[in-house]
Amino acid sequence: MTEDITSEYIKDFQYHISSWYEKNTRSLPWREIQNPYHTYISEIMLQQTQVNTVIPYFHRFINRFPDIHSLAKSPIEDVLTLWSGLGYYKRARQLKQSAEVISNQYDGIIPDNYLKLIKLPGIGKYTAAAILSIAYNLKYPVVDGNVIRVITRIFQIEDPIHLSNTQKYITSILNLLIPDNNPGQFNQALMELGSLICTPKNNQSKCLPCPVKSLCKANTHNLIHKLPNKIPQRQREKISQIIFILTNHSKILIQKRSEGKLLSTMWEFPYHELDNNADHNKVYSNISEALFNTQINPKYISSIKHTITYRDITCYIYQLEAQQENAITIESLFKQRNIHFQWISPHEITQFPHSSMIKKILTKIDLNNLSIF
DNA sequence: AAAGCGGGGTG
DNA sequence: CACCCAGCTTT
Repeated sequence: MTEDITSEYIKDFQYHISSWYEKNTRSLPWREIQNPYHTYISEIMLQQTQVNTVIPYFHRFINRFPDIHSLAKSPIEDVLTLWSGLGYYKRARQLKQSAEVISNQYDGIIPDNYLKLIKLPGIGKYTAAAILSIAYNLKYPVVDGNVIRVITRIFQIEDPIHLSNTQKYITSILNLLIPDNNPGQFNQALMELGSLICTPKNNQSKCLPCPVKSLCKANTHNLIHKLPNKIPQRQREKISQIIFILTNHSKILIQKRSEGKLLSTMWEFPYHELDNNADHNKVYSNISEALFNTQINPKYISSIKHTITYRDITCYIYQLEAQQENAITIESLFKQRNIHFQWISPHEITQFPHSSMIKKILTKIDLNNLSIF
């Protein structure tokens, strides 16, 4: 099938893509200056995260860690704190690990070599190709979700896209199409096309402004809605939990998650997972007694919903104003369980690594009226 | 409310 | 290759 791709076809394809992109290039913070470090940081942040979400984080990150060496020297807690709310915190840990390697072994210069890049934690095929093409103008095609969608539609590739053979096939087509001149621009153009025009849910009308619609087999054969061929998604699990906002003298108790689990070492509020659809009002008193060996005027605040990967979480937020003796009981319980904890002022949460679920919970608490003591 | 989307790592 | 990562957008 790749033999259909003649040199005229390639020229035609490249011309349409590049002239479309020239008219549609967004000015983004990481495009302002040519700096491989900026490309690297932005590509890691942009994994599973939208451009508009990334922009403020990118500015703060570059400001706080202006180069590889400063990132390599900084404590991981600082990196995670800055990453708080971006999600997928392993990205931040791996970024920091890779910065150490680049700082120590490569003089702080991000390698312009595929095999060296791919060895760094957090850099896979996609990110390696993105850095090489965008930062170093080398001819490596990127194969992300957007590009896969665009290519399977244009060439009517019906094989399931999760198979490695299908991805290899897509890569081989891209290797024919990618130009010697400005391969990075070509890659960004295909991704931009996928995110603006060749979107997942697509009725044919969206194809009207597409620069390569005349070359697109799925468009010609009315198969846009069937491609790409994806395997069904995993069923989502419903989870309910009670969140304890324990307050004492205008301070809130936060605890640190243990290492190696989900959200490793991130800070959170004490919580208790509920059995499937248990009534949080009924189980609350038992739980608070079991956990804190005391009943402290519980006040139901509200609930929030939070979705992550394959879990739907409902949090029932309770506030408990602890008197001094209760606080001591609570502390001894936490020490007994070997849980790191700290009483903090609500605004100090910004100094601790925490997830966006914690941010969401905080919006439900009246921070100005925490404690009457 | 539900479904959809998705790079990299692990085993 | 299957499964997981405490997110976010579109339908």
